[in-house]
Amino acid sequence: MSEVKFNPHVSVDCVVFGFDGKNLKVLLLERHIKEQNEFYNDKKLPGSIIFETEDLESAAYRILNELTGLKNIYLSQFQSFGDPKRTKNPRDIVWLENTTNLKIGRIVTVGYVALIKINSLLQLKNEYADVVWFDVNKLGKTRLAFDHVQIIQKGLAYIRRKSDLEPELLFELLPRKFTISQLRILHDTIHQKQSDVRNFQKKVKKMPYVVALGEKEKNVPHRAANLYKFDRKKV
Amino acid sequence: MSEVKFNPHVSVDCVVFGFDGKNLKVLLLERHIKEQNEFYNDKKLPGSIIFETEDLESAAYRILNELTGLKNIYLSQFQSFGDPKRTKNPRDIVWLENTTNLKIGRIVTVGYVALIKINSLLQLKNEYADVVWFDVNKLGKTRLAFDHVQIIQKGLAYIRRKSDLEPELLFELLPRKFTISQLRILHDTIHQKQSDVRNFQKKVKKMPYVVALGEKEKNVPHRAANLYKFDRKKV
DNA sequence: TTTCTAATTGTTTATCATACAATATGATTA
DNA sequence: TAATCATATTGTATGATAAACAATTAGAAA
Repeated sequence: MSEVKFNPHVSVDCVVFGFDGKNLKVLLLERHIKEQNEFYNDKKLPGSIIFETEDLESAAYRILNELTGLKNIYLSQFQSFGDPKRTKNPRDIVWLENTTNLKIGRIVTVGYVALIKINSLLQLKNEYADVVWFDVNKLGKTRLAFDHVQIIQKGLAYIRRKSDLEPELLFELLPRKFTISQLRILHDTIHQKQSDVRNFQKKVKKMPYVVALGEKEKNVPHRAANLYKFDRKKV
Repeated sequence: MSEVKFNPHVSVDCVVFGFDGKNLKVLLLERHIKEQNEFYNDKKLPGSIIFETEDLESAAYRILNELTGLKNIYLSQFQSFGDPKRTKNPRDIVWLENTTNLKIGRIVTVGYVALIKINSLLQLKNEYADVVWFDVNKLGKTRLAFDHVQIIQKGLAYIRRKSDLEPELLFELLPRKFTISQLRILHDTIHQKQSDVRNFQKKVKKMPYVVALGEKEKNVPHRAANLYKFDRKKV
């Protein structure tokens, strides 16, 4: 690996969302810390301190590429976090200094939201072997590094607001072929409400960028639904 | 002044908007640079590198307090800017190193939008003597430091989006007592459109937080309009 | 053939956004 | 004091959108 100079004062963290058909999930990495011969486990967001000559968005893409192997990921900066106390937990400091070989002081981190199709993870480097899709409604039930719970909550709020203005953003989370029910359940999950089935159908039929494929679902134990695709050119 | 340790890797810039009754203005500081016995003048956003132990939002409040003397300013983080080239203009580097006495490399800056009543500027420290309210539509006609034009444009886009969702934010820009016409002109300025006078009046009458004062304008050469105030408790 | 599960479809009503112009008021002026 | 000027104030009709509400259909399984 070529010599790259890190800037240990600024980092980028990615809140990667996926949808499993039922719930919204966030991609987390397992972290293992050895503390006085005891192992401590928790989870963290994929992130990295930036290179000295790297743009913020490039850093986010770098992280996502290494993590998922994907190109053309939906990515959007949503907020920066700079509480001086956010990098003061000794466990986090030790972990940082071990993984970066740098003396770490304060780090301001820039939060990005990414949206991917949950089954699209490709090559995973070894360092990203311990990846889990974690239910965003169960964040209270696990331990996260740094202020990553707060970052996820803000990322979630951001994507809720943003998908109101840009509903086409939801298709990043659905399979390439999807049913209107899948779209509705995703929509309802994100907006935390229950839509009327008929009204939702009508609304979708008026979206020129949702086009019927003339195919039906297969292997479902009930009436098969029509399949649709998203056509970005028609947005 | 007590010893405060700066963190020269991260800064905060404030895009302070005001409204003069006609146009949206942004608050800029005049910058004077001596270059080989020639004076070079341009403008910059109020901003500062952060203190090592200071939160981002606290830094923004610190800047605004020193600049305006005001407390309780509407403030909202909107985006961070980290292009490595943004701090590579020699003029900017010289200016930074002269004003901070620090060796400056790359700086990531966090953008905040602030909204104030244009006539409310109070104490101005000497260092902020050269303050101008600059028309946001005339930004092409002046020279700005760093990437401050871009930061202002993004801040403007942010406030446009945000005031759609939170119309009560507009009252930060109006005098304490205002007419519905003033509110409409501000609204139209921000949304870049022309509202129908009657429809706008109806809309305002349905806002419980806009309350009539039972007073009228004075010293206007035409029929005096009713005055209203904004009641935050009724939002 | 029956049953089960989810998919598909229309009508009514209320609400909200838009289009559109005449009259009223206060100050100024002739 | 009457006319004029500039802006404030007000209502109705129409179209578009959102919300409420249930019966029928299709495919798989029993």
